[in-house]
Amino acid sequence: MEAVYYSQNPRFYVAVDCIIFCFEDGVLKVLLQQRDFEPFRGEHTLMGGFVQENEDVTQAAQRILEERTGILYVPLEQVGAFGSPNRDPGARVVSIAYMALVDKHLCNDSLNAKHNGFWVNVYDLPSLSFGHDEMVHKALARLRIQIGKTPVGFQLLPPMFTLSQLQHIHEAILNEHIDKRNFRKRVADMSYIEKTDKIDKTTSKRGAALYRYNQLEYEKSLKAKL
Amino acid sequence: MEAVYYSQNPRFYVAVDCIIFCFEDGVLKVLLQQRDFEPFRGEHTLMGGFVQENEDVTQAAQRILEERTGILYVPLEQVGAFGSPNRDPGARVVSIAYMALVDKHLCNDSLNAKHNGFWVNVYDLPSLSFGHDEMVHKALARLRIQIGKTPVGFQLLPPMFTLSQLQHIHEAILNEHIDKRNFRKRVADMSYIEKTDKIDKTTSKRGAALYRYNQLEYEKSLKAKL
DNA sequence: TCAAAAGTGTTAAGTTTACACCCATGA
DNA sequence: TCATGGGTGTAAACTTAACACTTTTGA
Repeated sequence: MEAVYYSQNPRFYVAVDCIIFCFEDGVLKVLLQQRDFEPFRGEHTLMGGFVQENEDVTQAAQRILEERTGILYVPLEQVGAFGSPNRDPGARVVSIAYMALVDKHLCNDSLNAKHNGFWVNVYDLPSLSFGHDEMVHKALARLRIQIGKTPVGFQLLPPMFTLSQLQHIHEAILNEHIDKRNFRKRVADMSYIEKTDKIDKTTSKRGAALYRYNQLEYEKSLKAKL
Repeated sequence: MEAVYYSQNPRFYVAVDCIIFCFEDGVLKVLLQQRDFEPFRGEHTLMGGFVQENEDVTQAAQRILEERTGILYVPLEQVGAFGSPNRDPGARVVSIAYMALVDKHLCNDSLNAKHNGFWVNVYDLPSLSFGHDEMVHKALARLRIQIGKTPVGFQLLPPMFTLSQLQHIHEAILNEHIDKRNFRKRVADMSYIEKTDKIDKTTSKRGAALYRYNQLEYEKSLKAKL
């Protein structure tokens, strides 16, 4: 029972595309797929899919993320909408890009294998169809801004992590070297990055203190800033 | 000639909604409309419309902006996509919000009058249908970030303006008082805000120097930062 | 002559950067 | 014992914030 007001207008497919970042082997990676279906069979793209009836657009992105990695309950951030008429040669599709940071250990790689998924160094990106390159670059630009302002790096790590790991993430995202002492000083000022009494012995002989992120403390610190 | 791949998915109306800011009487204002059509007849919303076949989404926003203000060639910035299933009670509509800053003097008010348009202080916003309040708040938040990093204030002013006018815009956007000396010092460091030899006598007896924005100088200064 | 807006510098506080050595341990 | 990554402080440079008086001129 739709008014004429609406029906004189065209309708389009609405897709979501996910820029899923992980951190592995000291490298910031993004999840791609090699398409085994048209259009652009054989080419590379982000993981994406169509928004369904009664499905929130953000939910659709959650669904894609879960289908391809098994990961649920990770914050997704909208990167932008992409709506030029010829993005997709098969049909008019307006696509909304979302980015997520995931802990690679939690990814179920058999799931993404079903979709010809693979992880690639974000600084060594093949060319992507549907203008997905632009989405990745925009996501990375946004991530760089975020990492300077809000704690997001820990999302790429297990619940407990060393400061060196966290620093390497910052370095990978910003693509530049960071001074260790200055970095640790900055982290020390973040009440929500808490030292635990656990020690990680896997990356050094001496062992490194394990830290964890405390969401409640973060919210407190936000309020304190006002 | 669309593959099954597409056609098993639903299609939605895609709308654009414009957050059009102006600066008038020392106040940051946004253009609203009182709807004289369903849904939400009589209620307030942003100016918006549906994306058409073969029309780029950004172009659609340009079109709406021009229809309602007569203004062309103003940069539009995407604020975000809004896609929850029940945003619009009449049909499933995914809406993409854009913001623009316009010089009120260039607005053709007879055009927006045709659409029941009116300007309202952004800090005295009535409640808006379709979740348009959220769009305005997000746009304002983005504008606050922008104004600290990139020159955008001048877009709300005529080509020549005084530093007091520019300062008042910053104050209106940030909703806080700015120290005059510090503000002028900061502007003096911006090579792309150039003093002209013209004097404005309308706002003070003494007269104030008129400045103008130089896009080329801005681009130069960006390069110089790298 | 006075009200009203334009214009102008200095100092203190805070933030950011640069920089080098000792520590603990397993191999 | 030594190679490897973990851990620590200080000083200089820079940026930001606070602050008050003089100038011009039309009414």
